[in-house]
Amino acid sequence: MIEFFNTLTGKKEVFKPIKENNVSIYVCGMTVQNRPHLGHMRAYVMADLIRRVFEYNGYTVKMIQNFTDIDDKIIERSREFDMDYRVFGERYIKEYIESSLKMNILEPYYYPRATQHIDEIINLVETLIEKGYAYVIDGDVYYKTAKFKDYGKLSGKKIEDLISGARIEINPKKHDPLDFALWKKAKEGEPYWYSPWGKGRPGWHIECSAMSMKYLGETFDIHAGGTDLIFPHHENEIAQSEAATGKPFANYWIHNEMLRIKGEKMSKSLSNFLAVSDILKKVSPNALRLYYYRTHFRSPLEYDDGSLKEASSSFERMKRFVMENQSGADIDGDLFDELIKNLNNNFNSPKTLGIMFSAIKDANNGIRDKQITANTLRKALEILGFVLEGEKKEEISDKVIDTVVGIRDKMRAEKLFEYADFVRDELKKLNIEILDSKDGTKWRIK
RNA sequence: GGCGGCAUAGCCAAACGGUAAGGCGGCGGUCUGCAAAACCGCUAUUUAUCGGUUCGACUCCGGUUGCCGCCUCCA
Repeated sequence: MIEFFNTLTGKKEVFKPIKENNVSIYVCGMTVQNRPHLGHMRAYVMADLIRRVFEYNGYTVKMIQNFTDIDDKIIERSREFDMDYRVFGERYIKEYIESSLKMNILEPYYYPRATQHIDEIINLVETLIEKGYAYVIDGDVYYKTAKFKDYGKLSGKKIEDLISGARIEINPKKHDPLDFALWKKAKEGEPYWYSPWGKGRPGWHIECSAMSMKYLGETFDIHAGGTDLIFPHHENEIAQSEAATGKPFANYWIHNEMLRIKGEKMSKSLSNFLAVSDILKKVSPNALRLYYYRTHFRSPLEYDDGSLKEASSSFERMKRFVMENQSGADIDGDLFDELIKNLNNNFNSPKTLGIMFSAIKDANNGIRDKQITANTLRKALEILGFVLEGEKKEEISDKVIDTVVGIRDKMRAEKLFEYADFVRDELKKLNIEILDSKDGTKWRIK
């Protein structure tokens, strides 16, 4: 049994799939107008965790994650860089996929792009016009928000409150300030596609409706993304999709809270972001994954440099325990079940980690068997998406280091500590650490 | 202004009505020629604050204070 918080109902619910043992998930991917940052990665690591938990529970997961590769800002920024908008977006798509692979995020079934689904988008807009949910004005097409009775059901907003809000921009073409563009007429020099309404491009929200329904069906199980998308993006997706099909869109909505930096949301527009690929030069993908897992995805996460180092130390300790003690295949079923139980309960990664560390302490204290505990934790770490293979050491270089260490042992035996310390210091410069103990000398690459 | 969320030790953080997990850091110890690492022990009589419900509240209800998100492009 898997249960989690559903934004649509505002409650934690037991998951019931549309098709037994299958789960369809649409993850709102990036709008590729800038580099993927730590905040984006939080959302995608969350989605990866969710997927892994479903798969462990025996579900066949069909996950779709889009790239929105056409929008106003992409056009604007690509011009600043004097680049074709396609080339411009491609850089960020590539950067995202590279970081995602490094993070050991399982690849989605497909990464659809908005610009490759223009036909589907046009068909959807036509349906909305036919059904009276959209209107054409001077080459633009707008969605008639007031006609959709359930408008606001995801975000908990009321149409009256939205109208009284002072921040809605006035566009004289719209019948109603809450109406939003499904299709935008191209201005001079902008990219365009031919449509029944003239040359233009899709509005922001329609691509996700078109792509999710194409690959997952008119009704699918889970739609995921950041809380900043709840309104208007996801609200509008529901309005468009349900008006067009007359069926429920996604049954469950999962939203992750924001990553903050200095008390503010990390975001492209605030230009206070840290690019994932830069961070991955400083900390390991495992450490970054653990950093995200330490906080429940429904809580805000405040970034500071120290917390990544903390996560790094923490992961190293876990890994060392597992690598040094694992042996055979026996696992502690009760401990393992406890870990899975907490993952199945709203994907509670912080609590799961807490139990894992407690188990390490118990094993060190002799309350639990070290080997079996290590084997159990290893299995859990794999489900959680961590990669445990040690550093890639070449066999020969290992032997060389062993030899140098052996020589130093000789020096120590001869009480030539000055020389022994010199060897230790020199090795340290190569990031090779010497660990003396009564069982002999060990070393490791830092 | 409207809607929603959050407040737990030095820092991060769990807890879903049954009496405060865990991590990092710090301190003390074991080990070591010294050191590092590892390991052990200690580090919240109390959950922003004031009331209420209950045999019992971090958990539920109301007020106050502070912070954040959305209402405009956003994961």
